[in-house]
Amino acid sequence: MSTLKEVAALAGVSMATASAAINNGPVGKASRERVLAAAKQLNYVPSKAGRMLMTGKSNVIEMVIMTIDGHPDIVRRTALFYYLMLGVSEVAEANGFGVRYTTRSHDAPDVTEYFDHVVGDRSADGIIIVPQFARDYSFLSALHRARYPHVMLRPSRNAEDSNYVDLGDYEGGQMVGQELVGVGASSIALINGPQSHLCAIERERGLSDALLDLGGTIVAKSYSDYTISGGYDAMARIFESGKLPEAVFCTNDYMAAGAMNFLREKGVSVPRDIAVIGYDDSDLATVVYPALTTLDNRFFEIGQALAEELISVIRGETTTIARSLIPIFRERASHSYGKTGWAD
Amino acid sequence: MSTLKEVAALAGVSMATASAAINNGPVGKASRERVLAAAKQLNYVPSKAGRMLMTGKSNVIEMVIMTIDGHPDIVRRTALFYYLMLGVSEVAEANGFGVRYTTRSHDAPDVTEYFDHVVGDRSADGIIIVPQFARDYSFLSALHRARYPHVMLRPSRNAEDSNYVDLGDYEGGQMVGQELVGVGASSIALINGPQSHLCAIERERGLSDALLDLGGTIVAKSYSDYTISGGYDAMARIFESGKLPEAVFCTNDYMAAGAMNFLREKGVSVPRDIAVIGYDDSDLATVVYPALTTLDNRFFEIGQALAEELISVIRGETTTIARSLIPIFRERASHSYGKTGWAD
DNA sequence: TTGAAAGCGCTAACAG
DNA sequence: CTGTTAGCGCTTTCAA
Repeated sequence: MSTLKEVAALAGVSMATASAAINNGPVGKASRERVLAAAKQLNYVPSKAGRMLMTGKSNVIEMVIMTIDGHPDIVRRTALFYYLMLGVSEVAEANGFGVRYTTRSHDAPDVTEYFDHVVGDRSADGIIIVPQFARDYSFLSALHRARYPHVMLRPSRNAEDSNYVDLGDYEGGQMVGQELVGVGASSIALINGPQSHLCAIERERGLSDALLDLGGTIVAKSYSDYTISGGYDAMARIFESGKLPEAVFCTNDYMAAGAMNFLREKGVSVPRDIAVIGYDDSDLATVVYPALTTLDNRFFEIGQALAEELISVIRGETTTIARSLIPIFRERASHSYGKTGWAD
Repeated sequence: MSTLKEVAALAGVSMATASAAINNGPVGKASRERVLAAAKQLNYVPSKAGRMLMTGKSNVIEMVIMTIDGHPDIVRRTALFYYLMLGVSEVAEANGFGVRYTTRSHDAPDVTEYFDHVVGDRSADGIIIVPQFARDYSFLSALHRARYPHVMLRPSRNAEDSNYVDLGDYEGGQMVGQELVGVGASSIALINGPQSHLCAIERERGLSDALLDLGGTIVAKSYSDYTISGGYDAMARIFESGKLPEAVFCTNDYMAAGAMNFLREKGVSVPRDIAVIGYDDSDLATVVYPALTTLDNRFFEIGQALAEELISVIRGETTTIARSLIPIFRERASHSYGKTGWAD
């Protein structure tokens, strides 16, 4: 590995000149050419560490997904966040930033320390935080105190002034409620994620507000774990309780797929006997039969927005981030029968 | 942000002593305590850049997935690599390494430059390369030349001496062939990925070698793009060609799901009329009906192995990596092919 | 436009 | 065990 010193020596200029030449600074044409030639000849690549030390910039973005212990793990058991990461990555790299991904549990003894280190070790210029649970987010104050560039996926209740890009879970819940009522369903079952999960909380809140307005009723409610088997079991519980609703809203596609598996086994026809709506627009949705109506929460775009906003804060072009992307309804066969009237 | 200098000053010791105290070096008990107290008081976190400059180590691992332009994109359209990333991440973090993920196209003008930079800028201690296509891998020579720590997913034909963890695509293809013949199917259709895709090439080679040994025949072959709709179209082509095989091997679950969608539309019963086998053991497999028999290529474990081996090279404990993890057959309860004999 | 010198924050070598 | 000194590779004053 060659250093700038060697390049400068070979080009017969000072290090300062060599540096300027390489960074498109003010250098004479002749010098620039000689430096660039020397750099090429020596296979010179600037050391990140040296540059970081001087500039204080790493050109790296950290992205952390918050988890909790002893709970179904959306991170490890579903690929939900994959497209979010892809969106972040695309925008970051287009702007010359590398992306480091990690996961941290609220229950890990070193959560606070982790955030202190992110802020303190200066190996990343900013951080994207993906919260999942209604938990303590006091570690955010460390970010504020240091004015460290950060964005969260969705607003934090515990830190009013935090920067965020919202994924519209509340609005999504409303959309589902409106759709179901609009289509003639009035008795609705909810198969939701864990009660501490922010998506679950918001989607339920949206649904129930919409139903309050429009006149539908939640006749059964079951909290599950976002998995296929969890959805199956939840549907079983509702089925065995005796009162079969006209529609079931599963707050993710995995549970919807499980619920549909159960209904098929029991000979309940979807959508003739019961309508099913999922959430997330995952690959599963087009593969179950009948294809699942679902909401696309636009994770790729949200990832892009997260990265765009964070970079803009890092560059000092923005100070406050408050952006929102509402889900898109993806209508498919699993609930469409209702459009023309319900089975008797 | 406080520096070691300030900590040392506050503790009343030299920087060297402060450094030693913080890195568990040989320091007197009293000094250590004073330093640690000062560090805590000043909220001191060591700067990564400073440390990197001295030690030459970044404690970061880079992971790059190779793509090509103008081809179906497994990275963006499926979540296949998510669990691989998770495996890498788990082991890396357990060993104190951060992980940076990226993607690079063989057709990008800056591929070579990218690898030169990875090697040259010393911002990562090693790299995990996920090749996908039978293409030029001459950029590997840069890694060799610099003795830069690296591992590839599967062996590279173009660089015999490269380090690798193999995912057993060839063996997987063989396993499918053995299973199908063992179960009584002799006419088999293959719905494969792109002909330039390494997984596709190897899985087909394995299948075809096994059938040669055991006496089955590939009666139809269709190259597709690993997507659901691609599988649907491929199945349509085979169906319309007139000769319906006893079994279809789809080299990923997405295409298998598409093929099953097509068969259902045509009233062909799976597994009664035709058997279907997928590959990858994705979430889709348990959600289609009937549940899809598939091969689990153990991406999580492979990710772990990749990280373990790379770290061991980084630490100088190993020089050559050649490891192999063979897929596991996942036969489903209500499976997509008949163990008990084929329909007449 | 160019060069000399200083220093970013840290660790390593060595003398005490 | 501790302090001094040197220097990792780079950018950034500031003079020339």
